[in-house]
Amino acid sequence: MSGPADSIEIQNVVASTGIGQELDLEALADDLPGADFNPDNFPGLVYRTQDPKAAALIFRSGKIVCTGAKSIDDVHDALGIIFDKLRELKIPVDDEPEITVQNIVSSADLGHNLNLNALAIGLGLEDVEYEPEQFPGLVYRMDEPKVVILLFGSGKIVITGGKRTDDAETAVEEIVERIDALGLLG
Amino acid sequence: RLRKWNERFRTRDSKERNLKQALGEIDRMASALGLPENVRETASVIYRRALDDDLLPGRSIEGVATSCTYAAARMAGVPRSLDEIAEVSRVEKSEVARTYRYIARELSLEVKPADPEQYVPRFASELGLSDESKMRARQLLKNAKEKGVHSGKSPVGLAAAAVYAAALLTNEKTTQAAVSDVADISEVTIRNRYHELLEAEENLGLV
DNA sequence: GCTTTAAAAAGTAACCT
DNA sequence: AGGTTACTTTACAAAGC
Repeated sequence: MSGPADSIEIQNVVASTGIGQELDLEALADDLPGADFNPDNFPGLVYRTQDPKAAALIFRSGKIVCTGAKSIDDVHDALGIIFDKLRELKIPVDDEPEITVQNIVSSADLGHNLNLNALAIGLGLEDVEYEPEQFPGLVYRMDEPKVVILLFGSGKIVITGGKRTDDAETAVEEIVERIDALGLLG
Repeated sequence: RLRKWNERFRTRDSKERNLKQALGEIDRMASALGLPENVRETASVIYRRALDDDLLPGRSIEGVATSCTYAAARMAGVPRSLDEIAEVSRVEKSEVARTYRYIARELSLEVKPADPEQYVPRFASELGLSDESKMRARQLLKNAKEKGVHSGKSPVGLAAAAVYAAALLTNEKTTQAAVSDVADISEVTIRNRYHELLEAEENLGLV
């Protein structure tokens, strides 16, 4: 049975890690082709990988944030590339640095147009933020799983704030159930 | 002890000064926006609640006072757009928007989005349009709402387009540029919403 | 609170042809 | 009138102001 859950696509994964070693970012900026480092603007050095496409923010403390990857595997691959580049520069990197997924952004399609005014009241104004003068999406904060869902009039949605791949699936099943119970789904 | 007593006194005193300044700002902005007395009273009540709930630390008096005025106008059914509010406020639009969302969430104001129809009388009057035009504009918005056209669209943009469409339907002179000026909505948006409103009107008997 | 990064959704806006 | 680009919102980490 194909349903909204099958339309889920991971759009972005944010993760953090650390090499367990302090870094000289000025030197690293010179040794890493393509690195952007503007300490006046931001304390992190920006480094982009092409395959998989991702961006890493590398800090003096050796901590690294990776964002832009389309899957958790891509996060590991992108960070693996960065760890290897650092090792090539004779920078000691822990054997298998722990990588923590901090946030997963997914999109999905409920397959029906949504009446956001009715939905705002039905889902409960206390959990909803709907300000069409400022943003076309209705913001719904779900407790379990703890995610934030943006719902649009087209029925397309965005799920963010989850740390596990199945948070989005659970959230979509849950939101479909709630909207359906209100009689507001197609 | 004396220090604790002084602290309490200082806190109470600063809150009173804070409140005086805020109420003055609310009065000034409400006057500039032509908002009635009951809206100023509501805005003042919301501001007092924000002060009592310690929502002020970390935020500017002017930003919170502006947000309270914006909220009160919407609650009274006489909304002013964020652009209109920001024009008479010392803080910029983005801060008003952010602060308003914070205050509304913390105080559980549960303010529903403005109904586009509530902007019609003011926009139409400023354009010198007839009562028949206003009625037409409202009808266009009612039909569009039933067709589910409103989701995600700015109430201000919908109202501007309805007023423009109504003027054309009643053969009264207006231009997209004139409507754009009074509503602070781009001509492109007015055009887009205008087509949707007429489309919803044509489909009245269908579905 | 801000700074930077990434990505989706849909509406709005500025700019150019 | 159309097209492109860019900004609005959500979440999250990082170091420092």
